[in-house]
Amino acid sequence: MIRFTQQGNAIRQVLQNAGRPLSPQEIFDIAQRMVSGLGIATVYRNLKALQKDGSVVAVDLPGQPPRWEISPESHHHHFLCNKCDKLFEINACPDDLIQLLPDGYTLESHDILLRGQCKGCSVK
Amino acid sequence: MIRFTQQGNAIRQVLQNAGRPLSPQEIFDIAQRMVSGLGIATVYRNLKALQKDGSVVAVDLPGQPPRWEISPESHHHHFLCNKCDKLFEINACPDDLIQLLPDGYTLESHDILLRGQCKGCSVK
DNA sequence: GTGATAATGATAACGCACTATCAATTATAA
DNA sequence: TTATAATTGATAGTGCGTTATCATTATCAC
Repeated sequence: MIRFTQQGNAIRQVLQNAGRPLSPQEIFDIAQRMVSGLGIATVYRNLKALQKDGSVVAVDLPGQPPRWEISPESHHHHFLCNKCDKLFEINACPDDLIQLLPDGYTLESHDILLRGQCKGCSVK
Repeated sequence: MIRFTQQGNAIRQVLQNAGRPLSPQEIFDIAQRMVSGLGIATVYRNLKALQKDGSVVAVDLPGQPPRWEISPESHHHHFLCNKCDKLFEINACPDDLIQLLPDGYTLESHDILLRGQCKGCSVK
């Protein structure tokens, strides 16, 4: 029997409000302001449960531990800011990737990560 | 003073001959056939040294430890086979990625990984 | 060849992200 | 309100890729 808890609610809310994928640590830092005494293990536990029920997904990055986002409605990619290290959603996709493949290869999926400076960091 | 050793030569040769990025374990398995008694630590040591002198680079993949390739001559991407888990070089790039960015974002680099079945595995 | 020392192999140790454990707490049905 | 049991926080433990350690071996200038 699944129960609603302060901690679980906070974690879900943090992800909802962020609008971008967060690391477990980011979630922990923000959710802690809502539920003092929160433990990092609870963040990992809740993420795992939310992943299992399909409401969040892990975003795997090259050379980094995964970040987590609310299950997306449509195919999209991400942008990683080189300055603030935040990850953002990019609602676009170059749909000519199959042309890049040599003969004999079949395409099943693709990962794209754009890097640079986000809006906030470009200004500064 | 840097010395040429059987082990170092084998490791460099394995990477040269592979023509695709290899994991340390892959390098170890192949190089061991050329130099029996080879230790895995020697593979890591040599990779680090070759990286330092610029002759090899690490290829970071989402959710996986890096693989290693001879420093590429030109910009390219990679293809990961879902069946045999080998990584291949793709000598092409969609050069319209900047169009995907929202206003205010600046693009500095990009990572693309295509996934599917390689030539060998598509046939089977 | 010989000596100096760089490189090696075996393996213990490390770092880091994550998970298991368990007593205490909290949510919920009745 | 109470009893049940799911959830939590603290923290020890785990897994895995990688690195440090150190006695031994191999390379190379001489």
